[in-house]
Amino acid sequence: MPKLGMGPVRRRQLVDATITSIHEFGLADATVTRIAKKAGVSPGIVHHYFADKDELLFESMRLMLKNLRSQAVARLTKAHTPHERISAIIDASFAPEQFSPKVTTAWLALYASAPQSKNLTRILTLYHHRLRSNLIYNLKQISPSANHVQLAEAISALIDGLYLRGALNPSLYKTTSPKTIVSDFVQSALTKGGQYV
Amino acid sequence: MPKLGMGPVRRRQLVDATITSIHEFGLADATVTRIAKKAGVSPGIVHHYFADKDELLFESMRLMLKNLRSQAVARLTKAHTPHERISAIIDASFAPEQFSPKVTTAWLALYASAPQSKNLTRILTLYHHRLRSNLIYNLKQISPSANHVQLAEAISALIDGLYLRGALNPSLYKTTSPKTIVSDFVQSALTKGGQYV
Amino acid sequence: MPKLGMGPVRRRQLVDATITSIHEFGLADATVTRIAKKAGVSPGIVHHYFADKDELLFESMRLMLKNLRSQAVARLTKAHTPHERISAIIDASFAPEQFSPKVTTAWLALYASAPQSKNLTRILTLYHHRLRSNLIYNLKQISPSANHVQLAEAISALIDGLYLRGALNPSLYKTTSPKTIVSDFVQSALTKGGQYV
Amino acid sequence: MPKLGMGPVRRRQLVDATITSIHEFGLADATVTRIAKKAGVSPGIVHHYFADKDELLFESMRLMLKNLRSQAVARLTKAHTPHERISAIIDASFAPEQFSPKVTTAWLALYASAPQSKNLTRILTLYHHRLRSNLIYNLKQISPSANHVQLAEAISALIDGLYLRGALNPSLYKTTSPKTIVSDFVQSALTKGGQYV
DNA sequence: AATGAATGAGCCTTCATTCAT
DNA sequence: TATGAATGAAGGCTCATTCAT
Repeated sequence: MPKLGMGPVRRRQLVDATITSIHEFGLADATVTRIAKKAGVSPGIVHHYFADKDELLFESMRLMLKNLRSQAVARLTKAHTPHERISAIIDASFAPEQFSPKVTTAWLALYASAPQSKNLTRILTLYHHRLRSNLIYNLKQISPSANHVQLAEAISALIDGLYLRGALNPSLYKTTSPKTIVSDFVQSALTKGGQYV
Repeated sequence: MPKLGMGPVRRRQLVDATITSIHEFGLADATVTRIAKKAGVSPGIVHHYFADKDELLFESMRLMLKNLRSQAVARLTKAHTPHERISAIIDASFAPEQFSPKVTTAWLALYASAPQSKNLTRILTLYHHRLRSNLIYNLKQISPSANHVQLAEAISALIDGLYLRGALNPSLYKTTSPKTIVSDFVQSALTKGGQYV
Repeated sequence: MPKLGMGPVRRRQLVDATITSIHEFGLADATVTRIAKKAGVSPGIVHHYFADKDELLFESMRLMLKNLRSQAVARLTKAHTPHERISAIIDASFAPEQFSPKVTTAWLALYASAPQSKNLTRILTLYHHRLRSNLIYNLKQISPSANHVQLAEAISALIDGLYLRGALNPSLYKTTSPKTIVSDFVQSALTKGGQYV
Repeated sequence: MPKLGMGPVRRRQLVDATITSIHEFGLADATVTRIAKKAGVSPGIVHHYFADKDELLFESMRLMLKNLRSQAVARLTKAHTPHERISAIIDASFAPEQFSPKVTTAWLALYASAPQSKNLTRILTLYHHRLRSNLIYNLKQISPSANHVQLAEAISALIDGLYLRGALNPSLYKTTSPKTIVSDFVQSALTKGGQYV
């Protein structure tokens, strides 16, 4: 009998190595050989667990989105009011495991290559849809009269923009908390006099 | 006798072809040969006008940022109040020539590869600094007590986030105007009760 | 306790799977993994029964030649005249088990790779020698004056040529019987007036 | 201006190197790098002139068939009787430039891989058709009552078989002329008493 | 005996870059 | 200035073979 059940272990190792390699070398130089070396395996084994490099990249993006979602779900179970739930969603995006240079760089690189990949576009769109629904649902309960669609889009774009800029300049949000930026924005928007109320 | 002054013309042709190619094929498949063909020249000539491919990519990003800046400058000369100047800056980012699928895709692709390029990081950082100064300067005049740094960062991130999402989904902002999203955000922030006031 | 006598069974399974795989995928794509899968075993076990892939291919060719010979021997025991014995040899080559697309394709592929393999060349040459001796021996008894060497070579080449063409076009000999082609050729050659008489 | 008109020259060089390499190393080991080295060029240039390796192999087969046809055409223009034309066709196949170890080995290797290649199957079938038509046309004039279809097939198969065996054993036809083998067969077949008359 | 995970060499192909013309 | 032929270094991927279990 050979070593059994190596599949999930190896797949996870390789996906981790992929994210790290993209951060370290950039997407263009994150070669299969380089990724394999970082995972401590031979280049050949990669294609034992992934059909091709595209699948490996896709799974890496998928893991990042899944982690993001896990963070959100964990926080949402502890939230009891619409306001808390909005905060939970925002906080999840800036949890230290997600909003780290390693992850934001890889996230941005894969995001940027999505227009050329049906699969990447698909899961990103799916993630966007879920986030949007979630936001809209809670926003409605806070302020029935607001333009929920526009506000949800604004929150989402703001989060993405902070990721984008964080990827370029890892020290940018050492002083200013990105979480605060989003929270304050939501607060402003929903305050009397705010355009979204 | 050689054609005179072909330099600037050719360089511009090639930079345009680069942006178009990145949009059309993606950064990874925007090869020198492909770009040259789109520009209607031979692959060899590219290295006559650009030291290497990196320089060509760098110049492409630089042109996009320069165009963005030109748009802003043109609008700023017609603006007379701080509010108008803030609007001018925002409007510039969403001028049709800039906020088109062709440009946003290329912009995002190059942005995402910036962490691996000192030059790209440098001009992007420079652009960020300018935008930030400009925003802060005008915000101060509108509301002396606001957290100008944070607000400027929020506006910038929101704009970048809208670019990012526009690149993935070109039809996203057919209904909701991205310009309105940013304007409304600024309005909320500066309205009494907003966190930024 | 280990299963006893699995050796010959497994070897035969693998050789059969090899022939089928060559027919189905071509020699170049008849990989060890593919062959193993067709035999219903794991890739690793192949090297338990065969030193390397070359040996597996060699044994496959050897089996085909052995089957050809078995067919001939079976028919020769029932033949009583030189003419019958010549016919027996020819008929053996076109027995349905041999002259099937599966076998002719594999036979041709291995034949074509023989120039690069000492072992393949050796058994093919051995087979040729035996066939030739057998033909010459019987031809001598039919017509002492004929050019037996040339005639034997002609018959052999004609049979091989029919295999070759049958491999390319499996439906070629649906109407014209290849056996008849050879028989008629022999008849012509040995008839008064024929160049071989 | 670059070196112009290198296309045809390089293509021919590479096709020649392919045939030689197949003879020397076998089809499986006739790698692009090996072929390029034999042609005295870099591996990269191969794909400048051929879409992929398959096209290179295809063109190699095509050249061999074209040469075969050229030989036949040249001889046919000097032939004046049906008998002479049949001889011309046969002689063409055994012209020293064609019936050399180098060519027969490559011819056999590519022939054997034809079942996996639509293109190879197509040109081989086309060649077969032409040869067959040509033979049948002339056989009809010699002997109106013969079974022309079967005889043409027999002649074709005999020629192919001699190529096949010549590829395995280059010294086989040093003593016995393959041309004589075919000629004598035709003679026998068309002589009174022969089965084909 | 048997598995399938793992290796590493090598293949086809692509591509930035150079160079002769 | 301009061409496109040519180079050579990778890159993704495949595969015979080995090995721990």
